[in-house]
Amino acid sequence: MSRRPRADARRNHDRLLAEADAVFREQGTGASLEGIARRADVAVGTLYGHFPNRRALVGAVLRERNEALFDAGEALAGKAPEEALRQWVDLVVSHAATYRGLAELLADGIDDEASELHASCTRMADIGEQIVSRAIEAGTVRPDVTAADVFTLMNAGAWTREHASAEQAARLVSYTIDGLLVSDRSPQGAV
Amino acid sequence: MSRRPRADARRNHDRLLAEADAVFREQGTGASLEGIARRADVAVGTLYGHFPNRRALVGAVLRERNEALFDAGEALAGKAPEEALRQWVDLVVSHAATYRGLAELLADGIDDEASELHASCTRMADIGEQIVSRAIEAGTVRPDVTAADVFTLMNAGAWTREHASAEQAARLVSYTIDGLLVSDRSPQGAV
DNA sequence: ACCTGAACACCGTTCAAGT
DNA sequence: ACCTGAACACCGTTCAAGT
Repeated sequence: MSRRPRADARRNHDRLLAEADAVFREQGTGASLEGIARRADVAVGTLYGHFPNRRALVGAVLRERNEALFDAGEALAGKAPEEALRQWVDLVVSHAATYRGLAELLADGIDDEASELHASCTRMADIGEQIVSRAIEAGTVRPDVTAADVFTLMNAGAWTREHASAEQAARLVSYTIDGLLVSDRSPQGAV
Repeated sequence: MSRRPRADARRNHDRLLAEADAVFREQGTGASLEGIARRADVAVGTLYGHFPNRRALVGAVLRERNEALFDAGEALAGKAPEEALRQWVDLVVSHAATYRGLAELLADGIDDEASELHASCTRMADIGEQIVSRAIEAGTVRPDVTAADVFTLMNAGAWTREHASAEQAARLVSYTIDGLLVSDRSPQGAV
């Protein structure tokens, strides 16, 4: 419970966050931490003092963006099930494509409780779970579809954006969601 | 056209390939090249003499495996379109999941003519293209599906295998292929 | 309470010198 | 014709010493 950080500590903290955001945007989450410290005019040890590892720094940089994402996700509760699902997946794909390498951190973070990103991953998966179970109850989505399927799809979509294009990723995601829906060739979603 | 490599050169070449395969299997394609040279009892410079960069080494290690894959792909020409598509995607997903990091090299290799893996990527995409166009003509797959969609799906599936599980990857791939098929909600595939 | 920067262990890549 | 290993430039991470 540190209450009043020293003025220089607070300043270093903020500079590190700002430079980390810029550098991750340019070079991805694998960028040199020494480089970030240099750009923030701070010694490496200071960076480690504030953020014990790379994931902690990535998590800190994403904090506000995460809140906005979760709020947007919960605002989808009113929409029609298929629309809500499509929009939620699109939102998270865009989010996870903010920095190159983030999709990988998120995909690994859901299964690693020690990860600083684990809480956000869980939150994302939970929102997806709600949307999916609602869609299944409505008979829109196949009853065997899981929250894990949706979480995986989001990360795979973001990864595709990094390694192909946003258009290609959108196509993959769209086709996959089509495949999740109840149709003539899939089991019916009676509850 | 070097015809008769010196005996020690050939021996070093083979040892490097064998150790590279083992190390990539354990640690992924991002493993230390110095470590591979060490395990092969060879100086680093020797490794670079035989393989100018990491991709060249990965490509060399995959050479035989690639041939088997392509042969298996062409053998699918006789199968029913949907079966051929599903089996081809499964084959490549398994192949691309041989080493952690390979899916990324393949996804990047298709657009990079300088990559030592570019030829294999093109070959994979071509086989996929044949299978898809046959499936579209048969009215099994939606007419707007492209070879790029299938190539992307294969890489995304392999990446998912690395970062989730083989089961989860198989589910994602299966749902996506369902979405590629002609159904009541998708445009009909009349030619 | 926080910052600094040297220290350690590691890496990719090159290239002069050897055989 | 090929191999060696030192050299260079870089990195993640720690921690004694400072203020």
